[in-house]
Amino acid sequence: MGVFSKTCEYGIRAVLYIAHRTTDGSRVGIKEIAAAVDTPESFLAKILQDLSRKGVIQSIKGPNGGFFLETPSLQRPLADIVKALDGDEVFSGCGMGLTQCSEKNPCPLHKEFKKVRNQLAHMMTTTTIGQFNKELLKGTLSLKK
Amino acid sequence: MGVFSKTCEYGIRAVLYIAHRTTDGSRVGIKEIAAAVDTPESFLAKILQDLSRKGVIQSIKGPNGGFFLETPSLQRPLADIVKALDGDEVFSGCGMGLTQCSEKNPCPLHKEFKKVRNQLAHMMTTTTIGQFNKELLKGTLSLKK
DNA sequence: TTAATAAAGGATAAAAAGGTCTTTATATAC
DNA sequence: GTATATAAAGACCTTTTTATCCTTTATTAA
Ligand code: FES
Ligand code: FES
Repeated sequence: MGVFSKTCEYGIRAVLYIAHRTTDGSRVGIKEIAAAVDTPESFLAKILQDLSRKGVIQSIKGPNGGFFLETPSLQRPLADIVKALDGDEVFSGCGMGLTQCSEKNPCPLHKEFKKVRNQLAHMMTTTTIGQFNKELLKGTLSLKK
Repeated sequence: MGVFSKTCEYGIRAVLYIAHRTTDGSRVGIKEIAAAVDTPESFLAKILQDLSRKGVIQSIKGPNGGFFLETPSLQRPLADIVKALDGDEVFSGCGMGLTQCSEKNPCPLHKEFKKVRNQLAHMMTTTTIGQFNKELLKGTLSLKK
């Protein structure tokens, strides 16, 4: 098991792909996205459908339709994708599964785990969906394999 | 979804409970452990059985039997529990699910995610199973709710 | 030797995650 | 309008995780 669910991993990869492929206002179809980020096509379709309903990404149907990102969407943090797909347990939950992480009833890991969790949260909230576009276009960063 | 699986969360809580309850060489039964760390009894039994087979904890059957920890076991890092139950993907896997995390084919998160992952790994390898015994006995740390 | 105790092992079940397929709705082009 | 392209929606299916229960085996004590 990784830190995020498969759903979330696929979602992040797909959104970053859409971001750098549609800066010119064009749209990109599910088939291309799934191939580009190496995920099961119909499963990814469900995930993008969900993200679209929740406003994280945009889509339109019909010929020349597809998925895309409006300019404000590019400024949103990656954490928004995670929260939409996995919830925010990974950013606030107890490392040993206590129902509630708190200072008053801390588990043995609390002090140190909180630091790790906060670093993860910080990283995901300060990183935006659009910020890797240049490197993705250049090909110095990878979204598959 | 948390960082670790339920299996792993339960396992860590149970092992820390066993650690601080058996420093005098006694053994503790599954019933007491399950109640003390608030987990399903028979599910936890499976988990401890697994950890026992793998040598992370010790057990003996029969009257006055139960689970316990030999002195060397108390010195082992918590990471050993995680590796035994969840594998080491959480300590080495790619944050976006690329099949292999590497410098040569880095995903967009790689640089920052690696830091978080290494901090988690560091924390879990430098923390030992026995190191919370005093505080657990005092009751200043919690293993349930 | 017998009875009691406690973990080990095996079979099964329920729930959640991961994944596929078919039909429907919507937009565009002709 | 009609045909076509494309995502949305819904109904499934499969695998993995989480969980329960029952039987067997090992150990102890009387
Ligand atoms: S109580 Fe466990 S991480 Fe805070
Ligand atoms: S390649 Fe993704 S974290 Fe290293």
